[in-house]
Amino acid sequence: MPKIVDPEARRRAVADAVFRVARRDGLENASLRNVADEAGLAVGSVRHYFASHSELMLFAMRELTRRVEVRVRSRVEPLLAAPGGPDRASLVEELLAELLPLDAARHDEAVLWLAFTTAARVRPELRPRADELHTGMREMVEQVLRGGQRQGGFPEDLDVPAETLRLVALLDGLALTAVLQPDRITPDDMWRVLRLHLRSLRGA
Amino acid sequence: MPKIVDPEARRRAVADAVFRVARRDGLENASLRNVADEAGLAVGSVRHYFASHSELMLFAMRELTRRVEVRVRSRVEPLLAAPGGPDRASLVEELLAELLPLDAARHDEAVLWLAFTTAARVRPELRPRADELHTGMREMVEQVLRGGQRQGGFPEDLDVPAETLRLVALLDGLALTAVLQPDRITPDDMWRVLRLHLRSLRGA
DNA sequence: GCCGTTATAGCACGGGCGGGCTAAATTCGT
DNA sequence: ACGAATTTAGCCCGCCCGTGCTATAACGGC
Repeated sequence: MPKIVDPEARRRAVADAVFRVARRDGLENASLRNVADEAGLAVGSVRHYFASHSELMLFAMRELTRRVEVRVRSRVEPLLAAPGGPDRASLVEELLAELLPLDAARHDEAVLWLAFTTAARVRPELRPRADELHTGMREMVEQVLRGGQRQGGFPEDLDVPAETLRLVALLDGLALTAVLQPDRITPDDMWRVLRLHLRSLRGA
Repeated sequence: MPKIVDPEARRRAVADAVFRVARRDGLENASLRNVADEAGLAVGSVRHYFASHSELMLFAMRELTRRVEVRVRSRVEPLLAAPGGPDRASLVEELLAELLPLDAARHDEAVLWLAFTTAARVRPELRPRADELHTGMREMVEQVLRGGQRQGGFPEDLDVPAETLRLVALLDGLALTAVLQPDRITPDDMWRVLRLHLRSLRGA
């Protein structure tokens, strides 16, 4: 009957165009026209896959969240698989490092994360996604701290709720600096600070 | 000769309108029309004091920076005045707390700080101001750490550059959470985390 | 009371925006 | 080969934007 096209693949391709435009010119310039140009499509074509502009933004944000989650999950599994392994410390380190913009790909993701979550402050339709992302990160960090408490490493009397807040703020803050002041922080700096923090948690 | 008006006061009044609009609807909605409405003026009147929209934004950002600096400076002076005072620790705490959105006024400032610095990522004319603000904060934190090292409190072998990065990231991250997820963090939480961090610095 | 200066207001243009809607091209099942 | 269903493309409207420009109002020195 009709031309057969995988609609989900198309939607993801358009979302990629959103990401490139937002990365380059800011989310405020991710208009249907600019996104369509970036994707090499006509505006009408983009609108065939997304009923409205905000639906496009919502899809893009979900797609971004999904990618981050996939990446983080891939670091959680080794940790669950090696319950008492000797190099548990470095697995934890790598898991948390997954949330830092240590290479170009993660840097781009961090830029987009900041753009979407700040936009969500005044765009009600994006709020649920932003909240989910934040909650997910915080719960993961809390689990890591509790896990490290059970499996040695971190002291028994660790104030887990406060330390969760502290570690989440630290990771967010490092990402923020890397996004907004990229010349003033290097991946090495971020590694150094992360290791410093984990060491201080163990030795407290 | 003409109607006498303090032009600087007017400019500040318009900047205030920018702040209110940006706080409520986001910086992307701080158009000349919206700002003029908020200030109770006509667009032409606003343009009498600002040659262009970006000049208005630039002025507003300088005004914001100035206010933060005034507030911080007022906390630095007591610290310099009491070189070896006994409650130096609490003075340091209060100084750093000045950078956290602990009350409504500072919360609004933090919202605006985030809006302007993120906007600066893709608006070259705002970059210098954003860089200044970041540099000023980092230098201040570094001085605090070095000062605490000389005057007891912090250990001699403190890795000051790394600890500066860590503390700046922590403060930024707490402010970010407070701005984007205000329901998930209270002023008490921020106090607790700040004190926890300073204690861990002293006891390392 | 008049004049010159400044403040205030507003119109108009060109451009980008989201979105309602229609028309054309494409392609698979028959 | 034909036709139905889907994809692609594009026009057009009303809205908001920054800005160039002009007209009116307000007021202090003479």
